[in-house]
Amino acid sequence: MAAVSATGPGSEKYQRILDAAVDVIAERGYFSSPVSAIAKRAGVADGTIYLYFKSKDELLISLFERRMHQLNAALKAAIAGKHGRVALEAFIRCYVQLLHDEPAATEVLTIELRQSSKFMKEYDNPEFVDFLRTLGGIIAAAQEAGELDGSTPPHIAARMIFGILDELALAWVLARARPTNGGATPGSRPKKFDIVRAADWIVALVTTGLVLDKESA
Amino acid sequence: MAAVSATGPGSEKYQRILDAAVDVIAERGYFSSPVSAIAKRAGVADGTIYLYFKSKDELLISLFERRMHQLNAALKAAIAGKHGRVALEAFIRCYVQLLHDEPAATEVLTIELRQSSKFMKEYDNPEFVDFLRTLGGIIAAAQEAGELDGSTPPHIAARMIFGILDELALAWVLARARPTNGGATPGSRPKKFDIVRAADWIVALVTTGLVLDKESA
Amino acid sequence: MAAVSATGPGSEKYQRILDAAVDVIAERGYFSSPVSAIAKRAGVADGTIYLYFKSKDELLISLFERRMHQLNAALKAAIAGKHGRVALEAFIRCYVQLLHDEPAATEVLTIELRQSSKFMKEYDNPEFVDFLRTLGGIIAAAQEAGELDGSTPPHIAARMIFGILDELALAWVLARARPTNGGATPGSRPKKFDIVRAADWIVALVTTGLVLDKESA
Amino acid sequence: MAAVSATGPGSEKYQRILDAAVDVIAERGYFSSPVSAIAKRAGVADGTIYLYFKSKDELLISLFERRMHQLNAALKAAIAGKHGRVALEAFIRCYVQLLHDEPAATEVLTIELRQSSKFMKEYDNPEFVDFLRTLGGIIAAAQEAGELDGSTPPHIAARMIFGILDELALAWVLARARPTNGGATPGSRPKKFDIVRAADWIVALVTTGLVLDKESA
DNA sequence: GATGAATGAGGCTTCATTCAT
DNA sequence: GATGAATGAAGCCTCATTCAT
Repeated sequence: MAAVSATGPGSEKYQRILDAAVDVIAERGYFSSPVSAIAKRAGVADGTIYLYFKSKDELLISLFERRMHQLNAALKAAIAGKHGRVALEAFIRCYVQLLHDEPAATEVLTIELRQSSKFMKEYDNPEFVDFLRTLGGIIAAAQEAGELDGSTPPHIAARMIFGILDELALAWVLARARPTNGGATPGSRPKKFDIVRAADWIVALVTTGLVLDKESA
Repeated sequence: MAAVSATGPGSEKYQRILDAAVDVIAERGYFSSPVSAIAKRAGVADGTIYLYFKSKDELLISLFERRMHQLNAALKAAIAGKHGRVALEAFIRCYVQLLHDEPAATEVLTIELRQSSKFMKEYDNPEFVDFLRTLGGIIAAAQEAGELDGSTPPHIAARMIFGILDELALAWVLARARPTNGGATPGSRPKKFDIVRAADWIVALVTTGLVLDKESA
Repeated sequence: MAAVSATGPGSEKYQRILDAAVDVIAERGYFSSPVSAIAKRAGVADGTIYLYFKSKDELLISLFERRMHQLNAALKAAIAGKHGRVALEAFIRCYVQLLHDEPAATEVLTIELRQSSKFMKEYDNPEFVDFLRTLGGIIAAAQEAGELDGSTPPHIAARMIFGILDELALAWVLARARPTNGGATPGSRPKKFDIVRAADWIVALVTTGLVLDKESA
Repeated sequence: MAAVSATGPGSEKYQRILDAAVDVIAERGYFSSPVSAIAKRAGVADGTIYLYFKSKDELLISLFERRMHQLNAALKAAIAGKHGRVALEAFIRCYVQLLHDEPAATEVLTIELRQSSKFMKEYDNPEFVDFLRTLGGIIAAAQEAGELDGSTPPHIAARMIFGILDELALAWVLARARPTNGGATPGSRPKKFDIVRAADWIVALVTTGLVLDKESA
């Protein structure tokens, strides 16, 4: 029985700090979130953060990895035993549902992730690679099975699908943040954008595209 | 002869500061780019920045608006006189080419834009709205003409397409930034990702989707 | 005939700049009044200020000297031919009236004068010395004439009287600046403090003091 | 045992910072005293100031309130059990003695207080209100007892007396600050102005006024 | 004389991180 | 392990003053 380190990911306080960080960063953004604010929300002292994380940047990385790990686990479970278009659709619907269930985590993932060059340029992001590999694997298999068109490289297709998902997540998150309407047309209703229902459109675009009469293509 | 305000957008120094800001921010990120670094790159004193922009945030907003304005102008010219799928394809290819021509501007647009809550939550972003309206307009017209499937709302379709474009831009920009390969798979070749050639795949996904045998849908 | 220097006190622009400085400094205070704000109010360019004044500090000194010079001239005229208590009362009433007639100048004189150590510690202030000498002269003469008690040195008496005048000026100026009431008792009326009528109380205090039954002293 | 907040007014460092601020501001003036100079004098880091005070302005306010609180406490003790002219005289003599005992604090109170609009226009200054109320209370009681003339409103009389005290404090403080003489009259002796002895003159002016033969009034 | 764009020193304040308790 | 007071580097911005036009 390996004894877990008291300050490791297994500890309750480690998770509590990450939870607090998600909330605070979702509200104020990474660079505008002092470590002290995260500590206060987590109910610990400022210095305690540094017993669990080497730096503020490491905290954000851990946060991102935990979230992607959760997503990957759920997605793999959702597509277990499925193949081809069925698996692809299951993947998309599951992902959208996961975004929907945790708005704060979605906000951090979508808005704050691209931020620091620390992250996108120097950080390798193995969980995100795993995410793309899972999605690309579904596509590659379906292409080999002759169910999907093989002219687009699977990893490119995977990235395009992620782009669609991420952009709609952004639109959804921002629509929640603002009292909506955008200020332009004072009379218009908020028009709550339902991201779960939007999954239909994503699936439609990804599978059959926008063109009606395929013969004319 | 219209007299332009000496510190207005028409002045040479105004443009020089924005150009310097694009370069510096592309390299270091917005929050890690001191105003003094931008000033130095532009060859002006720190205080001079504030003769042209009210604050560091306003500088970033101006930078983004200038770029989106350029993109919108070029895109509108590219689709002039075109309709339906032809217009849609022209839009996509033009956009990708524009991204390709100015890597630093693309990096800022793609990575730094989502950053500050100032931007995504409080800033209305009229040029981006215009961008989406143009793209949505193409789709709506083609739907009414019976050329595109009408079941997806045009503004949602526009956002999904933008998501694809933005995500591939991000992948491209990061592939350029890193000595490539990312360190994950030691043996793999850099494999220069050519975003212009990727336009084919984007067009394919958007128009006909991934599924081969549509009848089985 | 001496030709007046074009940027000297005789020039119209010199006076215009001082007038603007009084207004701006009365509103914002000396240290919070940028030279550029004074220039704008005066309708001149920033650099023009420096054709007329060596520095911002010199501008404030000039402003103060001009005002004290005006006051001294008016006060001397008011007491011309008068002596003793009559002169003292005329002095006081004239001074209060002058304060009342130019609120902005009074505000600067009263609030901003004590500010900079530049002023009170290193600046000799000849016009203020003249002011005290005039008032002290009235008192000294009246003491010699046996009309006023001689036990208090005239220059001390003069300073005490100035203290009374200055403090009431301050109270008056602040009562004008705030919508009044002080925020403490929401229901109380503004109670416009009339400084001209307050002259009666000043004269009373200075001449006969507060004590009713002098025999008991 | 009541636990005091470690950064509250009760802490030793809080008082040390205020003491340092009094010294530095007395020497250089508020606006010419960088926070860093106060920190250095107090023997703390710049940032530490902000653990104890929200801003530089708040520091000055706290400084003023602490001093006025001390003065009010001492004055109330000095007049305890006294009434009428006796109380009035005790009040004046005590105040003058307090000024005399702490020259630096007196300098800040007298010279720097009127400064920022923050102070005189937006700040309500409860301790100063208390000061005036105490003094006004003495006068009002004596008026009702028939000992003082009732024609001047007590709060106006209180302000006039404060004006006298404040002006003499200013004269005294400036006489100490300069190598005296001021450079104006090269031959004159420094002539140390003793503010404690000046109390006699203040009392004389306030009680019986300047006029010798009251019958001629 | 007049202009106002440009300068750059310097101020206030924030905040990641440390360390004595 | 936990705390939180203390640090001090660094950032954004202001503004008195200059000088080429």
